[in-house]
Amino acid sequence: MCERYPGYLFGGTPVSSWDRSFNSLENQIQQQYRGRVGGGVRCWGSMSEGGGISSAGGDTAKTNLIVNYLPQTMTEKDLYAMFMTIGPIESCRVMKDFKTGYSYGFGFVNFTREEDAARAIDTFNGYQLRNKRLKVSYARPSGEDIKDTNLYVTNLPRAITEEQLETIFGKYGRIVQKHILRDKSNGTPRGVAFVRFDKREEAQEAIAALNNVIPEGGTEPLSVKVAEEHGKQKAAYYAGWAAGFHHNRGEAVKVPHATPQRHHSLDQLDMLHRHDLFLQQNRYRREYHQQHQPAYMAHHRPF
DNA sequence: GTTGAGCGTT
Repeated sequence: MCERYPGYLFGGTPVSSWDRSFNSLENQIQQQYRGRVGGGVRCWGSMSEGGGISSAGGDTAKTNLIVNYLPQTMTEKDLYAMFMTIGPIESCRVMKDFKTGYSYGFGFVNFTREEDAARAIDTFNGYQLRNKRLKVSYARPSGEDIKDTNLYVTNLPRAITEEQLETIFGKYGRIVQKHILRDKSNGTPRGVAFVRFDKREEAQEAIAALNNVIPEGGTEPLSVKVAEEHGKQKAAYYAGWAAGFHHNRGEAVKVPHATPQRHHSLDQLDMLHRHDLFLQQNRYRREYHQQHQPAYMAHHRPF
């Protein structure tokens, strides 16, 4: 099945300033690439359930990219449309929850040619899309050694910086990603961070060396452990919420008066989908208002 | 004691 590029993106009609902002991602893509895209007919290739967009099999060494910090609404088609402007793509995938379709916010783009992959990094790494800055880098070869590499760290010094995190943890391996949790209202570090290593071994070494140890410049011993895989729980939570379940720390807890169900009818699945969209929209509205509200309203939460 | 944005699929 083949499709021409332009045309599928966005049919929505903006009705408010928020909607216009919401649609800016799509407009950004369209405007940026109008005239450069669609010069030739491109094939989407097969689009199987959960299988992403692919046209052929292939080897992935310097062609496969991982794209992080995707906007929540960005689909495989959007990703494909954006990156195909660089060159032909072998396959394209956005990681998402199987049931709800909730995007985990990252994906893979495997180019046909190495030089296009390199150019895509140059072009799109750091690219601003609404409230997100894309991170585009070579995908590491997958395997067991990249599992359990994300660490959850607490009791960090309150004035912790990314540089300090790098200093403390960087000795034990290559840090792929780090994230300092901050107070929502004033941006102060909460003494909590996630540190993702390249390899499981490195993460284990960091735990062994730093757990219950007072770091340089700190006063209390750190807690360092492998982070929970929160994402899948969250996606499952949304699915379960609509089905009458609430989850508590990964455990499904039955809500009184809700009827437990083993199977969902088509209508119910549709409702799950709608509910997910609803949650997504609320997230965007919240983000939008956080970004646009005047300073004097910083304490006010419209949603 | 306190667990977040999403870096691991086909």
